[in-house]
Amino acid sequence: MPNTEKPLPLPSIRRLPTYLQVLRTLKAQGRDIVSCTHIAQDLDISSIQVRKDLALTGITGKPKVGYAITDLIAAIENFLGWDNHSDAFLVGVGSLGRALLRYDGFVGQGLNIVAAFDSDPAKVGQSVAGKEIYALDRLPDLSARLHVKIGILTVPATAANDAVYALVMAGMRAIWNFTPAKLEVPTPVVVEDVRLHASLAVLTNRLSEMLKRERQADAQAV
Amino acid sequence: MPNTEKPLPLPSIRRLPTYLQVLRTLKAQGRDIVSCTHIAQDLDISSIQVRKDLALTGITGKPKVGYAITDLIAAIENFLGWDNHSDAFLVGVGSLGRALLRYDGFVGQGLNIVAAFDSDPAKVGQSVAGKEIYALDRLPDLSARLHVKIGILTVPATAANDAVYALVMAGMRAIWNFTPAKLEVPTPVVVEDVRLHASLAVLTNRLSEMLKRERQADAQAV
DNA sequence: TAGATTGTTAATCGATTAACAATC
DNA sequence: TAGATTGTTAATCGATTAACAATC
Repeated sequence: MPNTEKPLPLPSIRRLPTYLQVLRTLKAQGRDIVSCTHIAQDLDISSIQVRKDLALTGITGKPKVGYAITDLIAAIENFLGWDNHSDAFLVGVGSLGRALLRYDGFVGQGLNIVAAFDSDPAKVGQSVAGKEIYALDRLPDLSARLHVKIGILTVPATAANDAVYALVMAGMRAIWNFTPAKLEVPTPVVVEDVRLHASLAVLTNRLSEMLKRERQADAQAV
Repeated sequence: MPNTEKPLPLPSIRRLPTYLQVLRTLKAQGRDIVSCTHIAQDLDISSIQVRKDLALTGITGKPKVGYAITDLIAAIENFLGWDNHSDAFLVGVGSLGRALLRYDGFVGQGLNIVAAFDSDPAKVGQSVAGKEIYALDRLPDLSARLHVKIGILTVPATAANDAVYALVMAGMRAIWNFTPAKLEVPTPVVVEDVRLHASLAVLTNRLSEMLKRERQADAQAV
């Protein structure tokens, strides 16, 4: 069998949720049709990029007219797997874990946290934002019952790989990793790292470069 | 004056904190010297990429020997602006704001949150993780006194641009944006967006593609 | 019809990877 | 010295941007 898998352009996938946000706003305003140009202007990016990104989802528009907003929303949601409710478990109910459990911005955004797990017996039995906290050994049985495939990792970095092992053994196929640890998983498991330090690095480097330039300009002006 | 600014490769900057993590671990183990090959193997990436990335910081190694770990750490920290303590204000003490205030993983990572602000009078005067919560109108005076340049934005999306305006007016030059809102700032202010939905999109899309492929393979096997 | 917008093919740009000379 | 590693220059790869034909 030939390898027909074309690698998907990650930058494009990352932009799709932003389009979804715009489209939902437009729909709420009662609009039915939208052009790439419109979306592009709204987000201050190029219309060609928007068109290429949207084409990924398989949807087609009508020349001179544009795209049907409802169809476009459905196509993006389907492409991202956000249409069939994406239930998730969260492991590690520290401050970040609590924040994610309480965050309501993921509703209708492909993520629905159904239960939390923690190794601390003092936390087990409590609940946060209506989601109960279980002991880690309940993972296999709850996972089997609820058919959950996504695990959110918010444990301390040192506990990361143990927790991942438990998640994968319990049948998780995707891990959203909020720890700075490099995870070791068997190949048929998807890992996405949320690298806050990487983002911070870009911020501070650019700030520092900007301040340096200004100091140089000041020195030259004297 | 000719434009001598070379655009900095963002992917490289994003990888630097990971190198820093490895280097600090090695230093704690008492090592003095390290080669690109060693770092690369540790992180499961190519040694050429490591060498190119490190070169950005201006440091040079010795052929056959490698890099002095202490120098390398200093060079990366300097390049990222993580050496002179990067004090920051946090605006919006909701669940995410609280989590960041409590998170200790940014210590020695270029970020030191010195105070928090919130528009809710009930929160003003309280403190989280030893950091006091102030009313928003205290921003200008505290900013002037503490010489803070970085603002962390964890307000609801609807309040984002008002908060940004207050931050910029108070002298912030860099905004770390945790809201999904598109910020409007004057040009000499750096904005870095933490796009959780983008990360989630990659995770769910890849999971959904993987499950689809498996279903196809199953169907073919029958 | 005329003009605007899509969809596709080609060109450009930047980042990654490869090749290799320099050197401790 | 020999071999390993750096640093640099060239080749490849992928993403963005540009150009343009198709079409409602």
